[in-house]
This record gives sequence, structure tokens and C-alpha cells, in this order.
Amino acid sequence: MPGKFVIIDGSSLVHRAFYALPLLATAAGQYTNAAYGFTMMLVRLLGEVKPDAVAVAFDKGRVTFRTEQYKEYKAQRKATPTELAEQFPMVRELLEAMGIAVLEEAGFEADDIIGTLACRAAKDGYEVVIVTGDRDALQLIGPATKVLLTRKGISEMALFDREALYAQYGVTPEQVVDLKGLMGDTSDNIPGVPGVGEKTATKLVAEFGSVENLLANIDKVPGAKLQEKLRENAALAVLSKKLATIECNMPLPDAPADYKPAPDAARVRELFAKYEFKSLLAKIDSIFPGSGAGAAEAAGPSAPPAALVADTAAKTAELVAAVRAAGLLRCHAVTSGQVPGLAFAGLGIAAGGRTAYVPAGTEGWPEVLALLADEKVGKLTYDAKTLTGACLAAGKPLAGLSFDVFLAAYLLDPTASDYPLTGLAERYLGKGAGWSEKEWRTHPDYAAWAAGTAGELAPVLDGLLKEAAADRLYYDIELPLVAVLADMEQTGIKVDTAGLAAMAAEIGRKVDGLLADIYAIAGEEFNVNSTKQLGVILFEKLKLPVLKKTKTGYSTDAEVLEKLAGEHPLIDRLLEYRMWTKLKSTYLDGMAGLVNAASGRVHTSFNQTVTATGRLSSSDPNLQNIPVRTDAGRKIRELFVPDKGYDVLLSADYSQIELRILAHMSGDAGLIEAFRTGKDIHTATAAEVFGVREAAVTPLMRSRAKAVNFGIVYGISDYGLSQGLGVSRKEAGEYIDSYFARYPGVKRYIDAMIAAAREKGYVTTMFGRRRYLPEIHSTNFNQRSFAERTAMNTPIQGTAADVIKKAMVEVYRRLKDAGLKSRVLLQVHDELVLEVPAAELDRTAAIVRTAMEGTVKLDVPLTTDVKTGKNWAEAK
DNA sequence: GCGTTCACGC
DNA sequence: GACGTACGTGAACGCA
Repeated sequence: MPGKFVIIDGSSLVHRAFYALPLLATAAGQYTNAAYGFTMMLVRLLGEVKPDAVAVAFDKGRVTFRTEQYKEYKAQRKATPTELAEQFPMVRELLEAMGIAVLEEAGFEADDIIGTLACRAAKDGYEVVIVTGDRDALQLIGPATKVLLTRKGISEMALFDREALYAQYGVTPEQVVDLKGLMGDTSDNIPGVPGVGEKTATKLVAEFGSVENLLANIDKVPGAKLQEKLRENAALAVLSKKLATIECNMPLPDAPADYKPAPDAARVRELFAKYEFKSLLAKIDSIFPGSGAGAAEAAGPSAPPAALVADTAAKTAELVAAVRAAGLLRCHAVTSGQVPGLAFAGLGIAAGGRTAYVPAGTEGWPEVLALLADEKVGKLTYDAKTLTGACLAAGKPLAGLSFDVFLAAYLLDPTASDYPLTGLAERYLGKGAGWSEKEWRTHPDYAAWAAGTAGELAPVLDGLLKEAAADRLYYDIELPLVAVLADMEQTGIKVDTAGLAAMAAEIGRKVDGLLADIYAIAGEEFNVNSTKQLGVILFEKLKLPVLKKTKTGYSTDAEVLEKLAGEHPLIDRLLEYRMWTKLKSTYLDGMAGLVNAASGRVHTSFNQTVTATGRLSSSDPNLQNIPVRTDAGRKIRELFVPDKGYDVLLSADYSQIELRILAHMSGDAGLIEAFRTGKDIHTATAAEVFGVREAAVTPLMRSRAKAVNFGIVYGISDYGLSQGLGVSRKEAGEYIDSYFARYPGVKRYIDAMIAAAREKGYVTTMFGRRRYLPEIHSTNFNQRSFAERTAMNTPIQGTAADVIKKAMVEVYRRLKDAGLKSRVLLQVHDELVLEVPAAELDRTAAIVRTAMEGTVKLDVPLTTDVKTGKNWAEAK
């Protein structure tokens, strides 16, 4: 029993993968998206189909027997982009490692190889599956042969047999070529009959069965015009059919004895590592079970080198002396617990050409803490915020921070998903580690290795920062910010826990009531939180109109529900249910679990190395997305209060910081003037865009102008704006055009940013923060458009992030210098929240305002709104 | 565990 | 004509 034979159209799938995925690249700059996507598809096929035999066919050369018959065949095909072309050798390399047969033949297309092989395999008794993105292959369907067509992206496929083909296209496999002969195929430049499209072709094939029979009976075709077209183009139809016909008897060389895949797992692992296929690498043991290949030898030793453990006072003293002599502490902390309970497990130290580890609590440990607190000794580390937090928790504030490898790596490439030290060593020092950072992270040997590696990386990264002109940003803003953030995290913010519990209980009752209503109205109980089950109730049971679909089913988001609001009494309850459960689960129950029992405060993490634009992010809990827009949501803000010893919360937020930065960076005279004269910017924009006096601007005009301003800042498209405004795309386009006509400087600025991105491959903020945009050259419209919007948005949003970060450093220093007790608790992108004793209110407010408004000088004023209250809701 | 959908902020 | 507003985090579901 021969079993299953999978035949893959390599050319087709590699192309598909290339266009479906963003232009991924390795650290070294080798593009990998097509090879990665292809490998993903291949691995999934191997896992799901479990074939007994596999072959991959490729096109070879542009000249085939078809071009001899019709020289225009595929003539309009654009040249393969180099980003793709360079990935074909990688794909072959991968296939070879997996022991999968590769077939190609000069003068033939992959299709013909597939056709021939499929016929042979079927004859030999195999069950054949052809995998391709090319619909031409549907003609190869037979009793033993099915075609698996890619549908969307790289993950969706559809399996066609004779019945499925007929159901979908109304033709038999034999008639696929007739269909194509009549309708042609623009992608292959097969002409077909001019004026005959898919609809007509399907009808004709259904009625006459084949091109030949149709041409013999032209007089029976309905419509004089159509008859004439067919008569005139009869020869073309025949030629087109011939071109579309896959050759099933090409002279394939003798088949290899065996198409059974014979993977060399070690080699595959090596290639996955080389091309940075991390998710595949992680799954490799399940891909090739029992291979036991082990790590690739070339990558380095299987563990970090053993380090000296300084567990006596004498050993530590020697180490400390070496550090003091150098004036620099190269170190890496191992910690346990979370802020504010963060604690040192020990410290890896590199000094005097050796690496060592001092466990916390040993005899010499106080010397180490003293070293960390000594501002005359520079600190060079990886992840300074954690180190700073551990020092704070130990009661010995860190001083003299001079370099953080983690932060430097982020500034050099803010779009990386993470910055593991082993990865940085490989990327910037060319040193691969053969061990898993995840497994070793808490080990003394790792900490010592990390201290030494951070020491080696620092000069390299410092040089790169200078080269990128990001060194001022790094040393003047990001590095000083570390202490501010560590302090804010350590401090936390007081939460009214009794209020939290009361509100949770109240909302719980409300949700129970709503749930009972929903079940009653729906006539059955179901999981309202499940979009899948909800979809069945709304769109199948209640037969409400389907306005939007997601890739897996019906969409039930707020936008859809609001449009359905009048259709059924269930909808209003659902919207209400969603609102209350969101508030309860995320903001009440979720936060309750994160309140520190001892202090009654929550200690968020402010992440400094996450966002692509330079903003901070906040997590555990995220305090940057606490509700504010609805009354119910604002109730949550009332739970954030000043702690004992403090009387009010003070909130200071920048007014229109992004548009002001846009005015400054673009130099647009009109926008600058509007801000200098203190106008309401949305009203001023409305007056310009609608061509009326400001006094004549209606609320509707203002809200539209506001949406346009919003869109300009976020990288606008006419579609996006039309969705936001509920107007036609054309109308939205007209708003944008008239905006650009009134603010020509903005238009020039946006064009310049896109041009700069194309030319240099990246964009920068005012302070030199850089973001690379490789997709700006993508041949994929979506990817390219996205990169273009990013090119205009990132300099604006990123500069706003630079500005408030600089202001935070300034506020922190001035409060300290003034000896005030007031302290910064939160940052929410354009807002700072502080807690303040009543006696310090005026002085603190003045410091915050002047620091925020004055830290950066722009061509327009930066203004802030400062408010105070007995909770965060009042201070807003 | 991981991807998807939904929802909150700026 | 394509997609589709920027940037995040978290809960819940449902599949593996």
C-alpha cells in the first residue's frame, strides 16, 4: 500500500509566503519572510497530512515550451524582487536538510512537473495531494488526486476534490482549461476571448462542455455580439486553452528510488538557528520526534563558563578592590520577587579580567551594596531598572549609573520583540551561546557571564549610538529616566481597596441582572463572553443581519452591536453587559489581585524597552488605560487616592502636544500661528478646512476637524478618516486635501518623512530616536502603506515621548533639589500624576508646570493643564 | 501555551 | 483596487 504523496508547488508557495508576511530579516539583514512562511506551511503539512512521500517542484527559467507557442506568455510578469530572489537558495538549503526531493526541469514549469508526477503517483496507487496557490492545478484533480489551495495568508487552505470544485466553480477538472481558454488569465498573460469574463465563461462551459464543442456550435450561442466575439477570437481561445493545459507526460528523469522525507535534524536545527526561525526552533523536537539531535555544535559551549563564587569576606574584598581600582562596576543582578518586594539573590561582577558572583547576604555583601551606592564608581549593567529597584528595596539607592546595555539595544532597534543578552552577544559581538538564557538566567555562572558580556557590549553599543546620533538621547534622557521610573514603581499609588471591593460587588449584582435578562430574551442560556456562541444566537437564532465578519466568524464588536441597536432588545443589554464586565474583570478584579497587601498600593511596571515609538508602557497592572471617557469608567479613577502624609493628587497634562510638535517640526506657518495666538486648534482647523470664519464654525465642523487633526497625527488614510467620521471616502479625501491646501507645510513635512524613510531606511524624532521601516520598499501595498503612515506618525509620537521623558527627569530632579516630599507616581503618555502634601501644593505645581513647559523649546508654546483633587478623577 | 476577539487608554 | 487609522495591555475563549 503506497500511501500518501504530497506534491508541492514550491514556486507558488514561496511567492505566497513572501507577499503574505512582513519583510522579516535576521539580525544580519538577510530577508527571511518567504523562507520562513514556506517552512511553516511545509512543517504544518508534514504534521497534518503525515505523507509517505513528498516532492517540491520549482519553475526553472522564464523560457518554456509555452513561450515558444506564445511569446507573450507570462511576459508582463514583473521581475522577482531581489528581497524574494535571495530567499530561494535558503529554501533549497532547508529542503535538502529535511531530506525532501526537489524537482525542476529547464523548459518546464513547476505545474508540468507536478502534473506528470501526480499522474505517475496516482497510477502507482498513491493518494495524491497537490499543494499550491495556483488555481490552474485544479485541472489535475482526479479520483486519487486532490488539490490543496492556499486561500489567505499562509495559514488558510482549502482542499478540492471533484465535488468541491464543482460546488465552487461549476466545472469539472477537465473543464478548468476550457474555462481558462475563454476567460484568460491576466497573471499568466493568457489572453482568452476579449470581453468574456468569469461569468460568461462559466455559463458557456456549463452549456457546451468544451471550447471545441462551443466553437463548433457558435450559432447556438445566445447574443449576436457574443457570437461575433467568439468567431473573431476562436483561434485565441484554442491557443489559450492549450497554454493553460498542464503537461502530464513530460520527460521527467528517472524518479529517485524514494520520495520519503529523510530529515537531518541537526542540520535543520542549525539552519533554523541561522535564519532565526525562533518559533520553529522551539518546536523542532515535535517536528522531528525522536531525532535527539541536540543543539548545533557550532553555536558554542552548552553552559555559561563557571564563575568564581565570592562567598567569603576575603574573596569579596579582593573583588571590590579590583572594581574600585577600575572606577567601574560591570555587573548583572540576579533578583527574586517583584517590586516593591524585589530582592537581590546576588550580583555577577566582572573585574580585573575575571568574572565572579557574590551571593546576597554573604559576609562581604554589604561591601557590594556600598559599591552600588557609591556615585564615584560607575555602573555598567544589563537592565538597570531592575538593579536600581533591588538597590532601592535594599535601602541603598544606586548611584553613578553609566551604561545599560538593555536600554542601548532598545534605542538602536526599538522594534525588536526582546533583547536577550545572548542574542545581543551574537548580534553585536558575533558570539553565539549554546545554552538557553531562559534556563540559566538565575544561575551564578550566568550572572557572572552577563556582567562580563555587558562590559564587552557597552563600548560597541556606545559607538553605534554615537554613529546613530542617539547618544544624547541615551545619556541625557533615557539613562537618567531609569532612576525616576524605578522610584515611581517602588512608590506605587494608593488604592481605596474598600471602595474597590464595594464597587466590584455592586457591578457584580448589575451583571447578574443583565445576564438573567439576556438569557430570558435569548430564550436560552449561553456563554455571553464567547463571541462564537454569541454569534450563533444573534445571527443564526435571531437572524440579525451580518454586518461584519472576522476571520473566524461573525464580528460582535461594539461597532456592529451599535448598528444593530434598534433591531432587537437584546443588543442594548449586551452592550451594557460588555461595559460592566470589562470594568469589573479588568479594572476591579484584575487590579485587586495586584494591590500590595502591606501598603495598599499598586506598583505598576513602567517598561522602557517595549514600544516602537519611544513611549513607555505600563503593565501589572496597566495604569495607562484606566477608563476616563464614561461616567462609569471615571468611577474607577476615584479609587486612586493620595496616601497617608499626602493630601491631593495632582495631574498635569500637555495640551495638544502632538499637534504642537507637528507645527514645530513642519514649520507650517498657519499651524504655528494658530498655536502662538492660543486658538482652539480644532476650531481653527475647521475654519481653515471649511473656509469659514471661526465664529461661524459649527460643532459638527469642529468635530470633523478634530478627527482630521487626529488622523494627521496618527498617519491618515481617507478610508480611516471616513470610518471615523461616518462620511464617504470621497468626502473624507476632500477634507484631507483641503487640510493640506491650508497647511502646505504639513504636507511638505509628511512627504519629506516618507522620502527620508525610503532613502535612509529609517525615520527619527527631534532627539534622534530612530525607527527602521524596511517595509517602506515592500511591493505589498498594505505593508508599504503601513510603513508610510508609520513614517509620518513615529517622529511626532516619538518626539512627544522624548519631551515628556525629559520633563520627568527634570521634575524629579527639581523636586529633590527643593527638598519636597511631593512625588511623581504615574506617567500616561502626555500626563504626569503626583501625590502632594497640601503645604507643598503651590511650589510643586510651579515646578511641574515650568519643567514640563520649559524643558524643550519649540517654535510654539508647550502648555499644560494642571489640576488637583482628592482622587484621580477629580484631578483630571 | 497560543492565537483570536474584544475593549480600555493616549 | 488593494487595506485601513498610531501605540500599547489584559481578560476571556477555545484550540492544541
